[in-house]
Amino acid sequence: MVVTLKDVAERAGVSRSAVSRTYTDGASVSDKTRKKVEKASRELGYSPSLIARSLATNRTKLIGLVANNFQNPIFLEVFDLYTRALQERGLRPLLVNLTNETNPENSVQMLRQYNVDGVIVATSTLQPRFSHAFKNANMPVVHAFGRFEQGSPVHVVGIDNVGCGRMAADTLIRHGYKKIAFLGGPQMATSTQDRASGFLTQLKASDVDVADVVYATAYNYDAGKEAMLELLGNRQVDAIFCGDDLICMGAMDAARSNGLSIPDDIGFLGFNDMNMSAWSAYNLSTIRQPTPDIILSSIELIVSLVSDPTRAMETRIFPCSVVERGTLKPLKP
Amino acid sequence: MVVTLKDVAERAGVSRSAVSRTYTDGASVSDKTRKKVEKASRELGYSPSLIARSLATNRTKLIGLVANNFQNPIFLEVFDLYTRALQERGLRPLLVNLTNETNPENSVQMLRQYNVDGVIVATSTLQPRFSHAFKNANMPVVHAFGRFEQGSPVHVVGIDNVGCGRMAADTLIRHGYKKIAFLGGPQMATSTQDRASGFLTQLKASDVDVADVVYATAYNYDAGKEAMLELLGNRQVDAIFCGDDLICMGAMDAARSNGLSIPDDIGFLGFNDMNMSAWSAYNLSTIRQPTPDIILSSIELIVSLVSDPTRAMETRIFPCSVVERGTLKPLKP
DNA sequence: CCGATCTTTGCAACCGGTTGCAAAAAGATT
DNA sequence: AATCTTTTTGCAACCGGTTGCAAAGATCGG
Repeated sequence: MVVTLKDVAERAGVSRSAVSRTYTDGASVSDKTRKKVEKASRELGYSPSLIARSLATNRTKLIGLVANNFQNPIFLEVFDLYTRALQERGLRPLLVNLTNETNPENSVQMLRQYNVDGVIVATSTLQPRFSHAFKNANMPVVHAFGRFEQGSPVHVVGIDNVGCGRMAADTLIRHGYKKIAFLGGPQMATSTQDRASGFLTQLKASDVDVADVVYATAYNYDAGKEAMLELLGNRQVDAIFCGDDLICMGAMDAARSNGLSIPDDIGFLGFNDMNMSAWSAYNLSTIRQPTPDIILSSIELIVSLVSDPTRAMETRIFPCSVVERGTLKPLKP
Repeated sequence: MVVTLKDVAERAGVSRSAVSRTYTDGASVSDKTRKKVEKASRELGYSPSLIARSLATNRTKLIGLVANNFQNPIFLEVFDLYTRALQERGLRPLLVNLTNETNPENSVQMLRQYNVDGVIVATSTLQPRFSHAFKNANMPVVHAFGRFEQGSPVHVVGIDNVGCGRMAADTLIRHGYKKIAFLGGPQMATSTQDRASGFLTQLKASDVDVADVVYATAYNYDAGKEAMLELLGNRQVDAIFCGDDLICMGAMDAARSNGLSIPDDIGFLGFNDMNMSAWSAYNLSTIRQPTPDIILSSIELIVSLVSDPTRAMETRIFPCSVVERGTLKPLKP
């Protein structure tokens, strides 16, 4: 049924090795032989099986792509970039959906069964024990969007969430807000912890009172809405820093449903700058995370990690920036 | 480095076959042997390589998941469901991003190289020659969200887009609209063609004039916005059927930016009922497509197709329904 | 206790490739 | 033309599993 290397060899009148060498670069084949092989291949419609090759080379060109948040549209942007960038490098993503998965061992086993060359963990909410589990199973691992920790056993590519929290505080203060609240993602997400920490300490350092601190139960719209309703009990708030754009949208919709107008009654600052944040229904002022840079860099890192697993541990931090749109009252001149 | 079957066999003091049989169900192994093997496996941390196994069994448990729209959040819902449902069946998705890809041969080759057991093409905008190309390469193929065509060479799971178009027309008429327009997705997408056809013929059949017909260049927000601006030149419109919720949101935002209020000045009917459509910023009345049913059914179909490739050609059509929210003026009593 | 029957086991070939090695062929040098 | 290099080639073993087959072991009835 399926055309194999042997078929091509017979048709071309050469040895199997010759055919194999035609398709591995750097191998020694004469022009004459190569031509014969390519002709036979074309006639038969042959393409080498990466699966079989991987048995001998120990390289599947498969990269495990581990994620656990399929509710946040930002991840569609993330998948788009990953799949295309990996494709361009001749690699393929093997998607692992960790929603509802609590045991890292299951995922480790899955990925080991397919002999992936490396693993990219792309999430800011996963407990570290997951990425560590992959590491312990001897797979090259990069944690994208992860937390930088001194002595972390896995390579990290991401942002300085604490610094971004400070940046958020400065931004709100600069816009003249006085009664500022924090509406974060899930309290156990490292990204939320860090953003909160930077944000709150900076407010304190600037002698601005923290009006309220609330955590959404997930990085999604409904959770943002719900947390906002909780927060709305507190009439003292004039601006909110949300730990994520999607949460922020839920919060904004909750505020509007309660008759508040944005930014006159209340200001909002989001986080991520996903495509939707520019939509005129939200027109969200937000802190931009350089997603494409993080993704490209994490791919580059995993690739070099695959060829040199002993590579020195590394953390790559990209700078964020404030994107001013319409959910904060104008700066005083 | 990595633990193989041979290591386990040696440790357990049995033959390689015995170990292999322990992990293939239906094989004949005594309880005593199985115990020994499992003990050794545990101690060594062994899990069988699906890659190596696939060489002998010709089953990789890999399903190619082909998509070309990474801009529409509905696809995040789709990916979520696919990855989880496939995972539950011991299968894994190999994601193929067809954005910007014009040559089916590239994709065919990719999937063949990984020896996927089957292919699910999940899109309503791909030209049929893509799914046909997979079919011609002798892979089991299911086209999810595809068009039903008499004599189609691939199995199709989806909806009756023509019927849905009619349903949309009836809905707008029932709500008392008189000057109705169609704002579709890309004109070459089969889903758009069919929805337009059903919609427009039904309007005609009901003696309602078609105020305008416009096509967005893509199934995304910006394209919807742009198409709406084009359509807004025409002051005669009192309701619009959009071929997709996301397009509809772009259109709504364009309308609001032009000072129109919804649904008083203009009514909107979307298509899909994605999660975001229920957001209070849009609160979109729409035609619901039973995405989970389509996905589950397409998986079921590809699975049985893998075990019996000669299975009779089949089309599975699921019913859609109208979801009434707030973008159409209330029904007259 | 023996032979018939059923279950379990190991051997060896195979799945579709790669690769070290030595022999063969081609090219260079004198 | 003979010798030395360099390039190309095929052989055979290997990657990590599965499986048909025949031999070995267990079970059972008489």
